[in-house]
Amino acid sequence: MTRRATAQDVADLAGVSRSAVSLVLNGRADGNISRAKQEAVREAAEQLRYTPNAVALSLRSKRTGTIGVLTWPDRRHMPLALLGAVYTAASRAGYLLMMVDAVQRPTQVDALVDRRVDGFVVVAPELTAYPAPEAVTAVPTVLVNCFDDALAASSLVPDEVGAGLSAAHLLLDAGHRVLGVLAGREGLASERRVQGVTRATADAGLAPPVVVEAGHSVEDGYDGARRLLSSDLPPTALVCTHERLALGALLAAADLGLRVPDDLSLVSLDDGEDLASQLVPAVTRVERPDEVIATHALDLLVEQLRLGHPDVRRLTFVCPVHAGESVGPPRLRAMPTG
Amino acid sequence: MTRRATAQDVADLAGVSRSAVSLVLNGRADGNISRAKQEAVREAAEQLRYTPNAVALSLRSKRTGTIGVLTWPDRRHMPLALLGAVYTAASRAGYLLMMVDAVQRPTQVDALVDRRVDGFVVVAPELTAYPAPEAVTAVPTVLVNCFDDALAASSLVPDEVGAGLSAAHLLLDAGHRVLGVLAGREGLASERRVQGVTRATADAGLAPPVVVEAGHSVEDGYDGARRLLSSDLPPTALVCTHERLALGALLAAADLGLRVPDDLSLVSLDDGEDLASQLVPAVTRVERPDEVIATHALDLLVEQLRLGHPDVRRLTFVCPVHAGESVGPPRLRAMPTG
DNA sequence: CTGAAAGCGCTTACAG
DNA sequence: CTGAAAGCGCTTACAG
Repeated sequence: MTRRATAQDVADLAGVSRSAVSLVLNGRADGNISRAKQEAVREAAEQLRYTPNAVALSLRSKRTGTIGVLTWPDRRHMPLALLGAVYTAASRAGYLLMMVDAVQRPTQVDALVDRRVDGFVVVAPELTAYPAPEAVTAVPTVLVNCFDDALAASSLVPDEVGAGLSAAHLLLDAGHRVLGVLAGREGLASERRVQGVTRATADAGLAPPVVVEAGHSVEDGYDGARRLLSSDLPPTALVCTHERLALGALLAAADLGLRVPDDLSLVSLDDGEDLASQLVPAVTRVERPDEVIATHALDLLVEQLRLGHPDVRRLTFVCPVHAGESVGPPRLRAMPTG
Repeated sequence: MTRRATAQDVADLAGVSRSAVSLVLNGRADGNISRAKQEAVREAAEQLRYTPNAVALSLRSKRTGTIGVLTWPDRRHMPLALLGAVYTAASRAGYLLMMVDAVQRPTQVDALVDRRVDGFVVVAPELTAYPAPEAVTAVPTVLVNCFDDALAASSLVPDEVGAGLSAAHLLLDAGHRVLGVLAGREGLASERRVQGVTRATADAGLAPPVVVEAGHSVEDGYDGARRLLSSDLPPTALVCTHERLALGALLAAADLGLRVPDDLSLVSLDDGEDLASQLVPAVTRVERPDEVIATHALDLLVEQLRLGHPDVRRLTFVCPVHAGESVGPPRLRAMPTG
């Protein structure tokens, strides 16, 4: 906890001026400073374990090498995979991250602007419209998993409708004709995913799927699945818009004596929980490509910071399919008494 | 993206000196600056939307109002509940957080020291010995869920042995005499939790529990549970050291036609996944009190920052029990043919 | 080849 | 009651 050495300390020890220290340590000494003094400066710096004070550097350069992250920092929402990828891409580019709550009022965004972050990235846990606080306009900003049409900022989102389409096609291609959907009770992601499923069945000339607006918890999935599977014409396959719903469906199936995929097929859409593919049997899923999106977003931001001029883009990312062991052909069966 | 106003701008607009602006805006004007000029300064500041540059402030005050967080930022480890609580406590105290990877080499801790963070908090996802990088000694540091005996820093950890004891007692009190344990394959937390269970059975005069070192995934729990339940003298109750193991056990039980808790009782220890208590049936669990620990840790750090002198403490936190619906009396039963 | 000065934006003694 | 100066720690023109 002792005082850190400054450039002045190094200069004193080496017997040169402060400017000489700066030049040597920043590699602009040749042709300006004699060999001998250069060596003296380097030795002194080493001995004092000198590294420049980044705060002073920032004041002078008007750059802090810091990016503000606006996110949903509570345990139920924090978007792990997205944040991890943002972190990795940021540190690769030499940036540090300061994370604050995106929705808290009064916002801490002003505090970040005062601290002169070089840019902002908003990282939403799930696709959502995000009316950004005005303060973000102070520096280049990129929106991940969200958008604000009123803001001149790039926005990167997954193709949720396409994800729903892919999920439904997996089941239709396997021969299923009666699909059920376990959906969240609210949220744009859930809504669009259901749209995709509905469109796929319509395209195939089938009746629309039965949609249960269950919620987001395992228990919601359990209850919803029991409801669907106890109906008059029970679906032979379920699409779940969230991973915890898929888990609930799996548990409900087990309780009803239904085997997956023999008696019931299951597809889950990805919400960043890293859960569906871990289950037994592994649930076939349509991935939300968090890592790709986040990495791309940060690269875009860093590029803007480097160039100095904004470059607004709205990008949509395809959601790839990952086969598990939860999809099979439909089997006609007697109604379970639930 | 226009230039931010400075104190000089405010002074010019108000027709006073820079120092006057500072005094007025920091509430030290009375008796120094005339009412009229005070008002002028306030108006000018408002009009220019002036807020002080925090970088300049930091350079002068040698305080940044920033805390460095060392953690495990990949998706499989990031300790959500702990980080959430750290964030909340920090912002309540007026601090911002800069998060970096605790184990990456070369470490980014030096970058944080250069940026003059006021302190460090290390947040581990699971109890572990953590040989801290030397650079953290530059400022007050607190360790959460980890410890470094060689470091003069406070350390806050859960009582893992006690958690194991509590888990076992829940089952012993319900009448179980043959316990099985699904444990992680490595890790101090798993180790100590198993110790607790073993001690509890010994205290009760029983044979030691059968311990399966399964791993950490759902599939590991599934496989381990099937193994345990297919043995000659199958346990009537399982303790799982991790939540995903408990989920695996639940799925295995369903596959084997065993009802929880009628045919098999289940207790899970908490690893911050927020999963066990969400299942159907809700699994009885012994909580790792993440929020309490993290809040306490940050309060301790902030107190040290305020006082300016270190105050090293080693604190252990009790893990409370949360009853679910997965524990019942033992039932004698025929061996399932798994 | 080298040192003194200016300036990034702030606040706090210090003269008047 | 008010303004000019010093200084936090750096780098970059600018004189010599």
